[in-house]
Amino acid sequence: MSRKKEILKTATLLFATNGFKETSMAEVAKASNVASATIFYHFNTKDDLFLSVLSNVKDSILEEFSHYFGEKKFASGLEMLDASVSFYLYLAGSKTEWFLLLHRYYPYKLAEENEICRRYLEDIYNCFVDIFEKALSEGQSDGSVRELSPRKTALVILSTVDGIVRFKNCNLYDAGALYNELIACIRQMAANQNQKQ
Amino acid sequence: MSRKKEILKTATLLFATNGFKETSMAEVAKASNVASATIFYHFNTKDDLFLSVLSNVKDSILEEFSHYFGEKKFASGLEMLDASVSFYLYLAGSKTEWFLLLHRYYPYKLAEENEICRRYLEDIYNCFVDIFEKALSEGQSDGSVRELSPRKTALVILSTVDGIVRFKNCNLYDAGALYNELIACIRQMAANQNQKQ
DNA sequence: AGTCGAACTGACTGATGAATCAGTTAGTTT
DNA sequence: AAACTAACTGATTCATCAGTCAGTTCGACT
Repeated sequence: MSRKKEILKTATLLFATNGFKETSMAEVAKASNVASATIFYHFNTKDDLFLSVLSNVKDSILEEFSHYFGEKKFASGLEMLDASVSFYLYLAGSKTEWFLLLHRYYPYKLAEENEICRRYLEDIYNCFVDIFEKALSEGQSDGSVRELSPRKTALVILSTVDGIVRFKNCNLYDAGALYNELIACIRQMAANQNQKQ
Repeated sequence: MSRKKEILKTATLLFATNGFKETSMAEVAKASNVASATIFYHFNTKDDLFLSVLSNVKDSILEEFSHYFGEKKFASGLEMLDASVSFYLYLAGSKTEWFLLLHRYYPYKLAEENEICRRYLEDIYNCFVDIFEKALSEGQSDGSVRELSPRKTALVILSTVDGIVRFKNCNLYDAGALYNELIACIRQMAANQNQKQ
């Protein structure tokens, strides 16, 4: 792996687990087996490094989603919704750093003044919402999903799933034990009761 | 107001809006019209100040909840659930600092090594979950709520409501516009369909 | 062999920030 | 008025950290 990618990878991990302000460039350098000045050769400033990290995370997430949903077919919109939620939970479990980073406040604070940062975050969250919305819309067409506003409900579902993941990462509750309950609740929330099997 | 309380109040606001590491003791001092050294007279260390802030927020939240739910009576468990969610949203809107603070990562990071901090956070979140759980349990008794695990479902509901509030505070979506949708979704999630009016 | 440039580094700098300390002030007690 | 004390402060200390700079290394091209 090139030095630059190595730096990006360790920075992602450190920013995610310890925070942006809490991580010094010297730490990143040491963990990457590189001199501090090397980081400044590849990235102009610390904020610059952070934006590269976020951009990288964004690309990876978008790729994971398009890879998973690009081919797959579902029996119904409701089935697709189930699968989307499960996939989100699977990703959150296997790429913990990404979600830890997204559950920090720094990116959103930076987004207030930095258009590029804002764009990255919007891309990521729109990717999530779009999938849920698509599932709900298709579900309404095939009759598996009840009458509701697909976009708004998709946002409510995202906040539920994202909330559970956040709780899990915060180690407050054993939120991992809630996955089955979560899927059931979301199904209940969206399902068309009249044609339930 | 005593100097100590003044410091506590401005520190709450600054830690919540700018973060713990991002806020210097000098800033807190200036915003409180006090010399830096005065803060160290009242609070031994910066972490100490943070714990006092959190303790204060915890007490306030617990008091708000016991005040609101101490007297009130509800027509059914489902009605109580509605009211609980609405009250949570109302609080999040009027005491933004509290929720901004709780949506930062620092408290949870500190809780990993500091038993007292952990206890404060647990007290706060248990207060939330307990109310939702009580509403669900009572709803099952009076038949307004479907068959489900009250505790687990309460946690799912908390993650939904908390997730929405977090989105709102992060300025990503106009999550405020989702409140009606949110209440409807949660009702749909919990309601007993057989006896719906 | 000699030149060039990209990648990299050790040593440094200036700024900032938590914490300390030797006091001063003002209110209360004796 | 003298003694005591809680509240408060200006000046200072020491560590850390983002960023700079004057170089070195090394492979590619001429």
